[in-house]
Amino acid sequence: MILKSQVEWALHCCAILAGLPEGRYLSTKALAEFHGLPKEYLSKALQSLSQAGLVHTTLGPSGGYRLAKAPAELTFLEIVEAVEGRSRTFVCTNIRANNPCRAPGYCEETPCAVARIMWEADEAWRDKLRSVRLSDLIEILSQEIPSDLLKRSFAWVLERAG
Amino acid sequence: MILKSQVEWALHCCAILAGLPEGRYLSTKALAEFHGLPKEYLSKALQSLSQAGLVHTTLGPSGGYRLAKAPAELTFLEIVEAVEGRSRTFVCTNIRANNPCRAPGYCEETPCAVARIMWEADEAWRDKLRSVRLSDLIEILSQEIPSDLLKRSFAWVLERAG
DNA sequence: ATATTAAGGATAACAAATATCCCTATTTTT
DNA sequence: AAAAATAGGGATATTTGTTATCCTTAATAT
Repeated sequence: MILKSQVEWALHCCAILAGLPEGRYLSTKALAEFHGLPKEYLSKALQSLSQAGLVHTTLGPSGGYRLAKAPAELTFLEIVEAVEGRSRTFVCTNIRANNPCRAPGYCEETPCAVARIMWEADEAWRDKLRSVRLSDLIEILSQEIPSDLLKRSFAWVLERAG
Repeated sequence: MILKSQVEWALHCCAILAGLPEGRYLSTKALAEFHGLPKEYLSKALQSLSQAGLVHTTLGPSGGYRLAKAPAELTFLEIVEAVEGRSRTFVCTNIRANNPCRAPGYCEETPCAVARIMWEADEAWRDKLRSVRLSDLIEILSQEIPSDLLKRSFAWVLERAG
């Protein structure tokens, strides 16, 4: 049970977009080059972000992506779910219904207790991701990454931002 | 990102094994029939539980499985990890290392901040599963399942327990 | 002896993730 | 007006992982 690699890509791309000046856009090409990712496939992840309304896009030269809201208003959960979907990790196939001892026609309405417990764990995972905002990541990165690398990366992005 | 169906099977099987009288064993065949599952494939899940040391086995007629510890000492996490493995849901491919602006030879030692956050969510998921014991599930089931169905199921299992 | 069991190797069928290619409509730049 | 660059998305491989079955072996109870 592993998350799609596009989740990782989307998170890193959002971190870059968070540093983009107001009103400017960064293309798939630039984001792919910056992260060393296949452009066509990364495009799918960015489309997911777009469909979820997390980023705005423009066409044409100097077109690309920018965040649709402030980094402080964008949670990890939103980004992860945009790419990975909102389905639970545990799927209940209701095997208790196969119990040969059950009364004929007996079919429970309430979800299986096993499933409920597993879903609570899923919720704990979501709660954690919902509690972290993109701005939290930016703050950590700005402390951890050497300032010269930060500056050069910022300049690199600005050169390519339409 | 979906858990293996064997996780569901293992949890339900452990719930049945928890009701087994001391010193008795239940076979793959019986567990598969009770849950309406393919015997050969369910066998793989039970082997995982065995390799993890969560169940004991015996061979020959009247052989099968029993829990290796009391239901109060067996957590959901142990069962889930026995089948699903202990790997994290988020895999960091360290794409930050592809940053064209990084200094040559510059290679960070610390894990990527994105990965650390995602791993914290994984830990929250694990923490929740670690907090639930098999005995908790048994208690819920004994309250929710009609007592006549419980009795018949118990008798069904006892008939087949070696 | 015989029948039954767990364990595990080999392999096939199926589904999902990963990746690439190509076409279209739109928008900026020239 | 023409050209170039962009997002969006459909089609389609390729690769990997899950699901499932079959078969052999060693151990054990009857």
